[in-house]
Amino acid sequence: MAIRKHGNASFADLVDWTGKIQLYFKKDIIGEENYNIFKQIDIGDIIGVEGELFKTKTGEKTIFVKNFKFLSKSLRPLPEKWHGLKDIEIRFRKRYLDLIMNENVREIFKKRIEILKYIREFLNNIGFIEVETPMMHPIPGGAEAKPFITYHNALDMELYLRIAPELYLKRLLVGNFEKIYEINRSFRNEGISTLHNPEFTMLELYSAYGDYEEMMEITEKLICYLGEKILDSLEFKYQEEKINLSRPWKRIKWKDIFKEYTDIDNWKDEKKINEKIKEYQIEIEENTNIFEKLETIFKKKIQPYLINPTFVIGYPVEISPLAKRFKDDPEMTERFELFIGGIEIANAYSELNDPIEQLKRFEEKFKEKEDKEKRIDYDFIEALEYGMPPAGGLGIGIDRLVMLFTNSSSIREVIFFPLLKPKNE
RNA sequence: GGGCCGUUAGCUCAACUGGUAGAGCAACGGACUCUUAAUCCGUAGGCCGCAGGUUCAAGUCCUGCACGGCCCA
Repeated sequence: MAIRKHGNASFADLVDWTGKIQLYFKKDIIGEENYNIFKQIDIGDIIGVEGELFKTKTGEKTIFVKNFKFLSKSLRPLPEKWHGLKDIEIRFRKRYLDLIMNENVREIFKKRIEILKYIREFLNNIGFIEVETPMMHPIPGGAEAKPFITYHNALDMELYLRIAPELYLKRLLVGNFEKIYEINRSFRNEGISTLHNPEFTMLELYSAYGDYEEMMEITEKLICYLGEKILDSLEFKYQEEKINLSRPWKRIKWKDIFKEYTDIDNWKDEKKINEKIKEYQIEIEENTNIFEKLETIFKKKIQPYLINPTFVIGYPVEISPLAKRFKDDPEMTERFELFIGGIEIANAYSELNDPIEQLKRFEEKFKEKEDKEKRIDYDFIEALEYGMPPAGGLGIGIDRLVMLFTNSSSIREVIFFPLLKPKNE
């Protein structure tokens, strides 16, 4: 990665996955012919060397090269050694250069790989098994999002890239797979931002005979486990904020959080909500319903302040179509979302396993859609009719978790090849 | 979709109120047997993102487009 020639003896830095070591080439030792070949080496060429280890007079560990071999030639010059590669667009388009030039970028991706390894280790150790379910769905379900549409020629049918694996994982619960998880891509055909890439990696986990309380415990323990393994600490900095993962984490009811951070005492008080939206100068579209309004207020005025881990518990049933109601508060569901560093990290609930209510909820959700019949996953309802055990389910956004643990401000920094529009040249 | 900003040599960046496009590193040639951003001498390298416009004259001003970044929706 660097060559320092001195006439008849030279130094060079050799880099591989494990790190960097200095090489020392001496004309006396390798011979004139080989030394002339050495002089042809460019930064970026891949070579193999043989020799003895010694220390230079400045104390640097160095290989005294006896033999070397060209393995690959680099035809294009690498970006400059000192300033490196900074241009964000080139970094993402030609990630291989970014990975060669920028050690901190390599470190981010090594951490991502470690995080995935430790998540699997943690879950396997507490009895969960990893499963795979379809990524091509005849009906997009399990979340609220626009899907990517594709087409199967032989079957002559439209298929959708999955927006969530949820409905298939629950079918596995019906099939007596009791503790399962899937870590893989989902796809949402929506805007791109520092928190959204069209394809992203999610952990979804289901535990038969569990509930959302168990999910909270697993979430806490899992993320603390990652903190200890990855950062060797439960405290770290994300951007300008100090985050402390020490348990127990703050828990607050969804309906109470509006009291705490705004002065909306009653979340059903739409008049008050409208006043607040005006006061905060939030722009909303005309047909916005009360839940979307509350969501907007939450995103602007509450979420940014949820720095230390915070479970927000108990969401209205209208915006939680797959979650079970509280027995003593049937307007609300046994659901939580987790926020860390102002970012939504997890979403979980006690799974609704009553096929009759599930069908009603689907019908309610799609009642105004013309293609209602096509949107409802009757096959899933049928599966529930065979009996799904009560269960807790949890989804964690892996990319966002990696952002936190690597102090990355954009999701593109933690995805090898984030989606960019091709440049027409 | 809207606002602001960016795009100049392979890379990192300059170029003032419009007046012949520059440096460092990389490349190429030369000197140098313990350097580490090696050093020294020399050479070459440009569709100034793209397309129009204003002007005697445009990297610079104006309009449109492309891609990217940040913020907003």
